[in-house]
Amino acid sequence: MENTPRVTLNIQAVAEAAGVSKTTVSHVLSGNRPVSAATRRKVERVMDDLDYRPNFFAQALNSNKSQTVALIAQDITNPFYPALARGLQSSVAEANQVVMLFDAGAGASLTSAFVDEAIQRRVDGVVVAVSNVEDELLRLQRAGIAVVAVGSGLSGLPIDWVSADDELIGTDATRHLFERGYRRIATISGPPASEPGGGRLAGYVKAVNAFGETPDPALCEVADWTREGGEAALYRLLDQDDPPRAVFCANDLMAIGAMDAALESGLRVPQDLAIVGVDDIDAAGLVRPALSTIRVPAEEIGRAAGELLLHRIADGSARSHRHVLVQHKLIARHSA
Amino acid sequence: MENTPRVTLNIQAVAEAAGVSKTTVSHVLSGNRPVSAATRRKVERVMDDLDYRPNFFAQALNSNKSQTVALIAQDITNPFYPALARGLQSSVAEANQVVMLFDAGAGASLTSAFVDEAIQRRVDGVVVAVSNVEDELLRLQRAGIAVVAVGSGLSGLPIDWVSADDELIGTDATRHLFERGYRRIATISGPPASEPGGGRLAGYVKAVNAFGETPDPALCEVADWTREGGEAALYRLLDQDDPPRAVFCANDLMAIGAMDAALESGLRVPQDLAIVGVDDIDAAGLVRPALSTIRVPAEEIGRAAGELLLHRIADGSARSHRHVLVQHKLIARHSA
DNA sequence: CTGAAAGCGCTTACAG
DNA sequence: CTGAAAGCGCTTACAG
Repeated sequence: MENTPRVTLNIQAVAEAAGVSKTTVSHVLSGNRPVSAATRRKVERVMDDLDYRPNFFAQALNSNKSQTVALIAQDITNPFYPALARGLQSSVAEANQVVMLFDAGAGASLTSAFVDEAIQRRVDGVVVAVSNVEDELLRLQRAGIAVVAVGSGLSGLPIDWVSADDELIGTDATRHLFERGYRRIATISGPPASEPGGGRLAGYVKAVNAFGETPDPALCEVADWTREGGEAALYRLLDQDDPPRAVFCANDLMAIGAMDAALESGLRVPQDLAIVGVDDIDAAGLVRPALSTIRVPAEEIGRAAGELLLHRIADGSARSHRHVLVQHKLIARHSA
Repeated sequence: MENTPRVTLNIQAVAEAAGVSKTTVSHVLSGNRPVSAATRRKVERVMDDLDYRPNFFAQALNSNKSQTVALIAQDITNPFYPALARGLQSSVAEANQVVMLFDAGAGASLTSAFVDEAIQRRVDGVVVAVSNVEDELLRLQRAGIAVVAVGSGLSGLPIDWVSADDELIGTDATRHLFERGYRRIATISGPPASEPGGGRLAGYVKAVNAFGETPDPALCEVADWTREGGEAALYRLLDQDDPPRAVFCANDLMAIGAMDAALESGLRVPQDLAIVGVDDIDAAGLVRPALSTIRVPAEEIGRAAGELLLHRIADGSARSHRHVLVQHKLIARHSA
């Protein structure tokens, strides 16, 4: 009986066609040991002819490396995250890593399932861009997976992380309003005790103090990061006896909502009410008046996260944990 | 000499701890053959205690399935694609598939490298949301990978695809302007011979004819999908002896650019110039006046692509190729 | 410079 | 209902 003809194109088939051993084919592939020029040429020729590609799973099984990093994103439809994804892809690509996307769909509830999936699939690393999931970060770490967190408020953890300086963002935005001559500056921040909201609020308070005023609780409103929330919050602020003349909103969507409320109330922006946001989403430059805001460099954050991840993948046992602080930038347009 | 203690937690370790064979552990895992209740319980207990998870690469090597689908996206920072990604994730998740993201970064030049990577990694399927890459679609197919294309103009190919009805979009948008009483309706379309621009332009021409007018080449401008391009195109249109009173723009960004130019020229929108766009990006509802536009349901496109892909993965050899046409929807705001 | 063989961690005919 | 063994397609000590 003859052997049944081989159907899959594997390293054995290449070896036979080239008249060498599997070992040699493997070494031509990997470059892990010298191969004579003649043999190498012959093998490469055969590989080309057959259009052979090594089986990725077999390689992964041997090396225990998936050459894949996961990105767990809070909400991929929020423009911040696609930009982060692009930066991440661009920085890990050179190490031959590919990005697996997990979109938590605006909720953090899926994060735990995604972490399971990432562990199960033995990804080399994970970038977690979801807030308040410290447990999951540690769980990934215990599973032996490189982890980088994105966001504020992680300084206590033994984890590499990337963030903008949220407190300084709050201070810079508020200071900008003071410097333009505005007083009675209000703020609309994110839900309490959540990042990056907490830091931005703290920065606002710091700036108010720095300009010799006393922070007034009546000027500190809270909303939920949405346009509608910002709109409602501004109406509450305007409803006071001595309404504010300027407002620092902790993100652009709330700032745009505040602008809606201001214009709707017959106020001119910025003459009657100045507004500053944070993020510099596309819409910031599209609304009228164009929104002054603080740009958080999402793509750069993604790139930095990728670089930290590659380091950690290369040396998982490094004792010290790094923190990259990216630079934000005031974009002064017409709303303040 | 004793065996050195096993370090990795594999199926053998579980088998030993449970006092059964690897075969049985494997079958408890897969459910591929009956296992007595007692044995099953014992094995499951051990798996829990050890926190055992089967090695994904070994499983993939056996099954030749990566349980991974790739999304090759033209430009992940364009809000259309994140929404598509979300829809794709949601529909393939139930089949235990995960999404690998390839962002072409606004250029199609990377597509070929991404296709190589997808083939190399033996993904189960690929959604290609990049235009004018027919060769790559066929290359994936030849590699035995399930493929779904997103976009117009693919009706000739033996490929499953999802699209909006771009011609009808052009017709509906233009008809809306006619029905509101506007005449001398211009259009700003995308680069010639590119999809989805071609279809939308054809739809415009059809509507103009349907209302008994003769399409006027002087009213057909071309731009490059950007805000700046739309702005410049509208200035060219306004520069004529008998300028248009309304304009259909083939996407929202160009429409917003046109709005810039109109307002800058002292025209009132929509009284002096009515504008309709396509896409319904976030900014459409944020500009003032709010932009009337045609919503293309990106998330639904992603979901449909995922479903086609799952079908094709399950039955790669199905002879017939499917086409899903998603419904667009006119969103009448204030610009027309 | 090259090869035979063991091993990575699973699955699955085959046998009982 | 259960197990021993071959096999998936690679890599890599070991040997020459």
